[in-house]
Amino acid sequence: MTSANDAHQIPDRPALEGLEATWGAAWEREGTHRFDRAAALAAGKASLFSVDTPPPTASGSLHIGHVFSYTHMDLAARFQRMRGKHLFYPMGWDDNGLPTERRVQNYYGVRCDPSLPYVEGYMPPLEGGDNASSKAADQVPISRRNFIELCEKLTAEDEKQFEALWRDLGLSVDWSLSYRTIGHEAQLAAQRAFLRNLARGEAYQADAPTLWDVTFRTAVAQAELEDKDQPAAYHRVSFHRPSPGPEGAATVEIETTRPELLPACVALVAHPDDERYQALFGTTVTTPLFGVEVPVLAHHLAQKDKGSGIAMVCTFGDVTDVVWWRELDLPTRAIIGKDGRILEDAPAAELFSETGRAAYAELAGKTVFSAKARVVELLRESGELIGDPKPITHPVKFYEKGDRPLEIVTTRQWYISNGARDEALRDRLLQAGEQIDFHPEFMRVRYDNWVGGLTGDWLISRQRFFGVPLPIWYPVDADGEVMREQPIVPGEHLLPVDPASAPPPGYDEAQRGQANGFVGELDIMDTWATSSLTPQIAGGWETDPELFELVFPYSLRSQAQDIIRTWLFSTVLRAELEHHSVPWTDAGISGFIVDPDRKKMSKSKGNVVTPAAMLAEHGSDAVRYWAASSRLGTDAAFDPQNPKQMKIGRRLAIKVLNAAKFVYSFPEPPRGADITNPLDLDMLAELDEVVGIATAAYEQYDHARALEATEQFFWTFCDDYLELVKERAYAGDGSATRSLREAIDILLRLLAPVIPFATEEVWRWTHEGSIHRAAWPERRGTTAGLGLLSAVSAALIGIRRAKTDAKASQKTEVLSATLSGPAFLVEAAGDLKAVGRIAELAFVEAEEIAVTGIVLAEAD
RNA sequence: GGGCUCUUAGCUCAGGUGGUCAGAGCGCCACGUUUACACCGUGGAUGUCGGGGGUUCGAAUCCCUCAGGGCCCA
Repeated sequence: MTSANDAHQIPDRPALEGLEATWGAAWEREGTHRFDRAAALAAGKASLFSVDTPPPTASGSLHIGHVFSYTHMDLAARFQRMRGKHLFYPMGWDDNGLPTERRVQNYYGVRCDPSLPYVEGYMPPLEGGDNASSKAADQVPISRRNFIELCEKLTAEDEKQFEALWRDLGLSVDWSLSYRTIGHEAQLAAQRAFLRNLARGEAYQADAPTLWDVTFRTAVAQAELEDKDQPAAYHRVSFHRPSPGPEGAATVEIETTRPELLPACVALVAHPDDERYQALFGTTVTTPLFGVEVPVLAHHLAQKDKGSGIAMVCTFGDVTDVVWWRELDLPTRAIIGKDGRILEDAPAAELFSETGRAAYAELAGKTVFSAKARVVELLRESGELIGDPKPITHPVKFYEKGDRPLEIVTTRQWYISNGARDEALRDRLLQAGEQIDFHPEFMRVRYDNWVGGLTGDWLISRQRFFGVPLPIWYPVDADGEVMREQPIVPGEHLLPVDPASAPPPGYDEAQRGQANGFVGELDIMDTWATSSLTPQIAGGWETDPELFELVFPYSLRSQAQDIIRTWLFSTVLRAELEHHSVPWTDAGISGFIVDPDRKKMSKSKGNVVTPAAMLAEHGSDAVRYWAASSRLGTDAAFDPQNPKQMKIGRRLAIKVLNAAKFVYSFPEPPRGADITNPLDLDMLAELDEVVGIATAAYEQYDHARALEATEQFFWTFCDDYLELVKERAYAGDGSATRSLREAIDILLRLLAPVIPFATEEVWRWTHEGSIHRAAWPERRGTTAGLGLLSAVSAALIGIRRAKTDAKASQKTEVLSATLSGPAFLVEAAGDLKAVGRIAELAFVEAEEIAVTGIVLAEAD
């Protein structure tokens, strides 16, 4: 390498192409983004800026929204690094969980059947399949261990691609700190945290009605629900009264969208104030078709204006049924199995009439859909269906990743208390929310609403395969009964464990499933039960206390707004339960990307652009600029057909290359060269104010404002100041060249977080080391700007306008002109004469700035 | 139904604590082949700041109300 000041290193035509590869490799080689643990420890906790990064779903695809939000995070990180903070900036991949299983099923054409034995060296039937619509029947069943091996393999490949993309985008992550939510460290942390929750009574198991996805055959948590509008129909059905009421009616009519649940009906309910049903409360009626006697009860959740105002309660048609069942102490007569089909044996069979038993026999084994059709036929035949079903559309609860409505099935599940049933904990969580600075502030409301609206504890067990196992076994007694209430837990030193393949302490594998032996818990934890611990996983909780002490609580959690209820909330919960602390001091929440019609981008609409293609087309700096120009919490419209912001960003990056090339091509002024020219001093004073604005904005996570202020000054610097001082600079004026260099050095650093590649490229022409390790510009705060630069700019516009009006080149000589304006303007008259090519410039003191009497030389 | 948020030039958006706050960029029109930059430069036009009401000497900026968009939760 030649001297750093050797202008020959500056290319003739600087270009953005290839900068990502060049500088990405250099940063890796030089360890630019490496966490310097020793130095951080020496400097102490206050010197640290730690970032809790969202681990993207490895089996999903990264989309433009990720690029948006991750760039926002990186802007904060780069700013803090330049301010001298030690950055703890890891990156994780969320690879455990259902999305991975689903992708593996489609990709390899397999499905998991835990009853099958492991096959050594198994080769899947497909590689790279995308049979998203294929039926489970077409997938080859394989053992749990083979299945998990394929999950491991595919996620590892996906994660490589993700990392490559993030490197391309210029995220200044320390890649040596990456983790996987299925990895050893994550399993260790998740199991340890769970055992501690269990020991403190915060984790428990319960038999309870559970929202159940019949496709994936797993329980689902409240946070993963999504309402979808579905077509349905109100079926008016008559129940029979043992004796006619005072008004002589022998029946009572209800309306239901789920007639197939009639055999599971346990009561009718109406609103306590509903006059129509006062006489019925406390009496019983018999169900149509099945002839089961059920009570008529009052409950305030019954809606008078819905249907006939009286509803049937079934176990369980929806979440309201669960409330009625619990609060009215009703019996359980569930008829839907975990496969979504009607059970072979009805719990209430002995209560059925003869015809009821015959009817049920027809329904058994049917799907909900066909059972409904058959029940409607039977009701029609028996005359108990009144009129035709009335089609309606109503919201139905779905698993957010599922395609079929959720059923409610009673199962034994594991829960972690989340404040829903514990006022004190709820208050602690709300207080924790108050201790976190949300950016923007109003996003805190989403958190508060979620905490306040919780209706049940957090269901964390999943009946799936690829995830962190619940570290639990159960003893089997002498009669072969599993003693669920007395789980066996491992000591923490044994973690992580897989109870499905390893025996508990004190037992032998041969005792599995035997009398006086044990069984292992087969359920795994929900993904969020692991990713709620990202600060602990990345920070070496309990495995590296020195590190954890240093980085926790973290400085920043950065994420998108849609996962406040899941990731943000559950992370706060786990930190509160385990550490009695917030997990971070600040939360930066990014908005959504919406298409030009203000709709959320989605795959089904076909309006999704892949990030890799976008980076390749526009360049990483341009894409980052686009993200940086949106404030946190604000949705950004993006039109792939017309990516305006990216073009502007690209233009800015190119301008930076060219402006820096111009400035740095002047020989470095001697050290002693003082800046004396009033215009130079004024320009630097105004830039100093920009430094103040940008710094304050970044401190408040307002990167858009920082960028706007910097960018605006930069263009003035290029369009006006640069032109004004050109002649002086060519003439070797030290004040000019020194000012140019000082200004560009500051501007480059102000822009470095946004356009890290272009700024690094030009910085290295004249500096040793990375601009991203250079110190953030400090305010000098010497003298306030007089406004000379803007006054001269105004005068310059006058001169340029005269030439434009005359349809002359800006190069055209001016024989004479008169400059009027405030007295101090005369200080820059020389520069104005030079840039305007004015031979004679008279000056008249005036309030208004103007250039008059312009006499152009004859054009050639 | 509840909560949050938004509605400013054709488009995308800025506009702490009310008084050059009516702005920027893009687009558009015109001009200019100027040695940092044609992936360029120069200049120009464009808005009763969603509607209505109120507070005030004065409101895009505060309050009320209506309309519409978006998001979250029922």
